[in-house]
Amino acid sequence: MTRPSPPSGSETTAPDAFALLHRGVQRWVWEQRWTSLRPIQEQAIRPIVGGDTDVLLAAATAGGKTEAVFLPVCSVLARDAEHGETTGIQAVCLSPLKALINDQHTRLTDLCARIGVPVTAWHGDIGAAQKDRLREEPSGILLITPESLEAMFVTRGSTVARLFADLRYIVVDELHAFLGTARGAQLRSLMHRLEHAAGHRAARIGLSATLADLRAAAEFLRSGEGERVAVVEDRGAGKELLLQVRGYVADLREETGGGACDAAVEHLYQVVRTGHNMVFVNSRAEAESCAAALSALAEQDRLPNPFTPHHGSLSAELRAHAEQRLKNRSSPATVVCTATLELGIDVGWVDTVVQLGAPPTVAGLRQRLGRSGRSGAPAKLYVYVTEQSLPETPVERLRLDLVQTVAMVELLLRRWCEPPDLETPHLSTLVQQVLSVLAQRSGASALRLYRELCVEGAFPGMDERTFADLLRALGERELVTQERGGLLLPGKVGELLLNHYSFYSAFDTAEEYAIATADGDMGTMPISPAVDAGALLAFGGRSWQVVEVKPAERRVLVVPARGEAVPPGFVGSPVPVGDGVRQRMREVYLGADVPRYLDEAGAILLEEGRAAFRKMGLDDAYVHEYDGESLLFPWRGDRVAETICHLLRRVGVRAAHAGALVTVPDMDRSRLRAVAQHLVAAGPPDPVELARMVADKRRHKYDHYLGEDLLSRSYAARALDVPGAMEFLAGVAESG
DNA sequence: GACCTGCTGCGGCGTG
Repeated sequence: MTRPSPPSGSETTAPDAFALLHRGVQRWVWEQRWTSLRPIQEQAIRPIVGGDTDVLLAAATAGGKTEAVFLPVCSVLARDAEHGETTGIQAVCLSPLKALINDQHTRLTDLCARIGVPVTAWHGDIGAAQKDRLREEPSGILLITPESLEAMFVTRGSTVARLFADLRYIVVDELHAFLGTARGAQLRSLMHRLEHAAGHRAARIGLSATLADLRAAAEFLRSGEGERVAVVEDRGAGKELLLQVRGYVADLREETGGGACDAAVEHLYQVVRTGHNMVFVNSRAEAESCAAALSALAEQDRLPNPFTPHHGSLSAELRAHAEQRLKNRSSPATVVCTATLELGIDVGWVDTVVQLGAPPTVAGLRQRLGRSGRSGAPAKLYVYVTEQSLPETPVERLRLDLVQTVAMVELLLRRWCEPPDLETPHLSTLVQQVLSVLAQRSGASALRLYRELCVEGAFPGMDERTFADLLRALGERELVTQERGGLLLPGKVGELLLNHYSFYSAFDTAEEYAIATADGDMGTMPISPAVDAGALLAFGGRSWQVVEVKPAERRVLVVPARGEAVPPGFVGSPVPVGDGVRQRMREVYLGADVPRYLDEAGAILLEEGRAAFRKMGLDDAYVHEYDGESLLFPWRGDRVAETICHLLRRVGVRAAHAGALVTVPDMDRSRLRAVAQHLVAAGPPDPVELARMVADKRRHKYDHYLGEDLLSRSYAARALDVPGAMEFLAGVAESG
């Protein structure tokens, strides 16, 4: 066997970091014929081998993060194995996707077998036999989803202390995907409960895409101690970016498909008809209609069709097929996808990334862009924005979508992204965690629950009285019940929830119909809006005719068809736009420079938008009167805009929020100014009182059980921004 | 007009 020379150390770090790895791991690295470790891999060795500090690793997708973590982790575990010191699972890796777990399992199997450290993949598609094996002989590395770990706590609560007695590391893959979400709140709670069961701290290691806000991610990883988390970041060489934002105009009032107009699709076709590309769109319906439009153009040219849609309603098989086509270098392939392909599923090397329509968030745009330009090639991004061709209203003349896109690109280039809310306790997820701990421990006192989940756990923002209110609300709804001695147990309703497998996820999904063909199920579609037999459906990049709807079986039977089909009426909730983006939009309007990344039409649209902005007097006012309506421009995120609506409605003023603006019908500027003066004079209302007026405050899975009072408090903290809204109204009261 | 993610235990059936 010839042995390549060992990798050399980089100049910026200790050259002997490689020497800290276990011999077996070193040997494996040589056998991979790697000429050197990447800087991030080298820098990660020392803090991880040390084992007494939390580490945040930030690098682009495919930046070698997995190896950066597992070379040192495996080194430590291999040494333990040699000394015969293992009596349990030593490393848990929490992953947001089953596909990532499968991928990682494949990548680690060879290395781990070499050094005698078992590695087990564990999620809903893994058979019981492998799970039983690990439970009988717990050791090594466990790759698992948060939901499967939750299930372990609920159904095998008495065994977790034994399984994790020797836990050294908790690794979180794709940490950015959890930031500020219900699932993230669950993950943080599970990390704490793992350490609690083990009886000691474990080193937490977060893997993340290059984030704008690394401190927030560090704080997420270890609440209250984010400052002490070691950050290892691969800044790269500032990957070169080729970027163009293209403007289009079309009669959007006539268009039904939304999104891109014909001219945009035709240009897009020329960009993506060869090579390997990803076209990101903002809805599943658009993924279907855009893939169909591109396919039609390929058919016109009598070319093999390289276009495949990819979204969350397609079956796992169809998605895997699209991913496989993208990976296969021998023939051109382009996927038209939603956020499904934002996360780190390996799709190989992508030539061009396209965003159709204004991107949903800056963080999302960054993720999407990160899919392009691997292995040294520059990242290539096209953004297509279509605006109204003959604008009739002042709002249409503002060119809001184009300006929002420019604002987002500017923020992206300045490495900014939306900050997550890590302060406000996620009450819906706390309900889940209360039930889960009660199941795990076969009951617990209120004090013990409060200590484990809040004081020491992942909900430190909860005060004692609010926690008592929560338990009372759960008692009233029979989620928990109290024995005479004070012991809390799951109640009748709590047992029902715990005994259904849907309990383990922190997020909720509506029930759907399966779309069934002769060859099996292709995916799912919403139960409402209803479809009838005979309807033509565009789905999975093809046309189908509905043969029969079977409500009892929750199935829609379809057969292949030809002709004008439309995608199913997918329903979804809006992705809120943040403060930072809207504030930046105002700066774009006020500015004079035309970014070089805009094409000619885009530059014209920007100038039109700026002209309309000035003509409406928005450079020094926040209200414009048009057609008997007052149009309010807070230039703040959706949260502030919603709060303004609630404040106005409370004093009997009809107000509606639509994107960047709030509209108040039948009211001129001077009357609106009087209303604002009245509201300002009354002073800021109690946010919880304001929340009480809101009819439907449910946003998360277990909100339903909180009761009116706690739900109002939760809504006030998460969905309202009273100071922001009052600040805006004060401006209106002063100047209009 | 508007994203994404996840899931246990057990009974029933077919096969070796």
